[in-house]
Amino acid sequence: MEPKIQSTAWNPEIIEKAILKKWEEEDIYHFAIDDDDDESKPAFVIDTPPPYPSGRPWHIGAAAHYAQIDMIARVARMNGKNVLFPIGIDRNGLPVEIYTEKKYKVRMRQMDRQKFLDLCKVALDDLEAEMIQIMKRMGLSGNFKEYYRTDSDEYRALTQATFIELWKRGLVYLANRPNNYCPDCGTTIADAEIVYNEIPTKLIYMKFKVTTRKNKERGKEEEEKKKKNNDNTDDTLIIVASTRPELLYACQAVIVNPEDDRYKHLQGARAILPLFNREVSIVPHHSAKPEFGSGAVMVCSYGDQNDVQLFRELGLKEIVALNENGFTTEAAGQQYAGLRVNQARTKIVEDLKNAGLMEKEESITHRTPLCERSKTPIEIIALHDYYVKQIEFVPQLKELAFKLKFHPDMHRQILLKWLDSINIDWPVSRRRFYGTEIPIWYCNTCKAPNLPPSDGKYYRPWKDKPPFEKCAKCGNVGSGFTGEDRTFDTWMDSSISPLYVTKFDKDKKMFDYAYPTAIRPQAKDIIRTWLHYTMLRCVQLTGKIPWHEAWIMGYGVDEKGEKMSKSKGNVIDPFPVIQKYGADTFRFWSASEANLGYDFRCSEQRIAGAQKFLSKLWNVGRFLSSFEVIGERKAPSYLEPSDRWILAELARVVKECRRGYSEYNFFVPANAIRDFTWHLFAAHYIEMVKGRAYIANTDDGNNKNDDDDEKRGKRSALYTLHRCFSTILLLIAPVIPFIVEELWTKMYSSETTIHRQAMFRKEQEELEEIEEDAEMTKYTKAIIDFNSMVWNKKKETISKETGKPLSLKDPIDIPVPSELEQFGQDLKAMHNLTAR
RNA sequence: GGAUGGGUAGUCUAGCCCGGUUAGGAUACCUGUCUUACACACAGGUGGUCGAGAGUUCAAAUCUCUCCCCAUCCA
Repeated sequence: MEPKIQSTAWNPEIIEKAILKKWEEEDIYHFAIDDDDDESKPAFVIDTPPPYPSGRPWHIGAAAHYAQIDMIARVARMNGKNVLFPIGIDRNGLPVEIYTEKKYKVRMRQMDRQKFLDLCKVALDDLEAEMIQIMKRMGLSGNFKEYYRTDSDEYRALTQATFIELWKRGLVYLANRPNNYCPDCGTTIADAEIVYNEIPTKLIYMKFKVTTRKNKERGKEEEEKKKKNNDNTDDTLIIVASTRPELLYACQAVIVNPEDDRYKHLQGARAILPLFNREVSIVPHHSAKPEFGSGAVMVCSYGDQNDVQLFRELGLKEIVALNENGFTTEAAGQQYAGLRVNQARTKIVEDLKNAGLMEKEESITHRTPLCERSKTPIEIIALHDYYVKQIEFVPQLKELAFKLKFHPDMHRQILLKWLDSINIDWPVSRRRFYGTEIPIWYCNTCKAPNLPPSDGKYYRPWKDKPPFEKCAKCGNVGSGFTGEDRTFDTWMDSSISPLYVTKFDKDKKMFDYAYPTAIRPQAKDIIRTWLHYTMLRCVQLTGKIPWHEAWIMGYGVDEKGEKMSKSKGNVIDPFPVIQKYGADTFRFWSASEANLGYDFRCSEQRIAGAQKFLSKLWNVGRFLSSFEVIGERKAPSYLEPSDRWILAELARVVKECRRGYSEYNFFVPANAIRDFTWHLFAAHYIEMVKGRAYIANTDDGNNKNDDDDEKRGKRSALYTLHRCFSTILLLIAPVIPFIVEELWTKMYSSETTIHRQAMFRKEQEELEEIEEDAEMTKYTKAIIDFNSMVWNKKKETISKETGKPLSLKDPIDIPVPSELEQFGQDLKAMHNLTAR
């Protein structure tokens, strides 16, 4: 019989594209709730992470991540769920602004806002098109027809409506607080947006004069001790070391460690700021580390977060050191006002030197907080910003964090640690342009904020007229309003993705059916942000946790195990790889390489290695396609021992796959299927039953004459071969959908796609339950060993005729061990054994 | 400094939770082979003090302790 499959190799370039087209035409991943058939099924909504098109190339680890999210969707679909796998693109935020400024050589604040926004859109559209192309080419079974953008009017309207809702409930407030501020981006940023870097800097030792009687009252005893120890420090001075000498004028205290003997006598004394000649207290505080610098630290508003805390703790009066452009204020005095931070530092250090007020400087590396996006050192400046309350929700969120099922469980810890460390509310206003506008207008008379109704409309207060004329507070009608020109933190948008995809506020039937969603798949590096903020917002708005499960993937790291980043230049572009090896190869690599939750290494060599399995699978399929399919659903009444043996092994694989898939750990099924298919099914079983399978048909093959031993053996073999192979295809379908679809339609069902089949079939379950057959797996090792031994013998035996080792088809005189007697006939045929 | 994960042949990795035959596999390397699908294959082989040390045990890659190294996140 001619094989149904002719081509000798799997050719992804042509076939995968043809299959993609077919899937699209037949709309096989359709999700609907109006369809009777689908509605009766349980909903399975994936809260897909909308990727951010921040520049080329896209990240190979991200592509691998989406490939696996698609596997989640496919597994759920094959398990009878009504799957909604939304595709969205996250388009709000700073990266595109920076990208646009670079690309078009413009400055955001120096051009027309609308024109700048238009340029951003163009840049985003380009990058997005490329991303969508890659996602489609990978075979994602997502809802591309209705893919959404977080900067669409509809999405932004929902962001605004949910904000207005929070406002009404009193969960939003305006506060003037010291906050992280990036002078380069010109905006407040949240703690979560800060990165730290060791940066070389100078530690400046400054001489502060000490003015106190206490100093002179010290006993003679101490003077003696001092002389003994060769201590030449000048008692009228205290040396203060700081990496931020430019903030000297904003200093309100000097702290020393209470245990520090050098300064015990100065506690409670006062010091005079050099250059500025202002008195401040010397206060004991445990946060001063004796071993750092001189052990005496100046407290300024604000050098770092510790200063903020100290100001609060010690009740110090804030001195505004920097304005919102990052320039020094009048507080610096005429000489130093209006300078950039660096200029001020140079000048002050110079003046300290010249005045002999600097003891020394020391080169150190300092762990400096940087803006995650622009990599500029952040400043801490007091500004008016809007805050969303989160502190009061922390206990509730913690409780919910335990109810949320994490895959893998260990990553729950990241969220819990983060919740523990939260000590301020969430600042959500940003002085940026490309984002969702904060929907507020201020009354020109009383300055009160006025919000529009949460009616699902999209508002742009910086350019639109307010949808009201009268101020809600003072009642003034004529004076008009001024629109808020700030935007939201982008997490305000992305944190409502589960609400958007389930049509919160738009379609009650849909929302009730689909929310809470099934699963949030995401990378582990944004647990503190996206996962946390989504929980917070959804709990605030719906009172419910937005998902049942969270699936956390590790990073794709480079060949050395280091994180890929554009600055390191080790980012691998996924598209050429996918084009070269095909989507299935890429997907299989992703599944077989990345163990759930752990980082995985990206190397092209390993991707090329994954291709070999597809080739093997294709060839097994090609071989089997030359044999007729017998009793696909129903087993023949009699099965040979060899067939019962491999079916028992198959049952084990099914079980293993079921376990892996139930945890969305594709590493497990990918490796289980590869091992079984290659090293057991193809290497041993197929060779064992070739003899039976090749017995010529004497009738039409459908004759159920079980009396004939030969025919009975053939039927048993053909049934088992196809049972194993079709099961393999079903089990691995979510991982490598293309090749499996091609083999399935060519071999088993030209009409229906494999991707709507049930993955676990009844017969399999029955099979798993036959204990007697499960026992058969105990022969596996003996069979492998025996085969190995025969192959070895043949290799060792030099043929008298050819002078070369025996060919595998040459006869050899080896007895079948009694343990394997029941497989005797198959083994004899396989090896051409002559012994009885 | 803290947290999390990891350290198993040249390289990558399974096993560790629940201790028990010769530590499994992949890749690379070496040798041989056209064998009723597959040379993108098959058969065979070289290569490991399971990070170091100590302890528990009849028995430790696996449990306990100490230390070292790497990655990531946080201060």
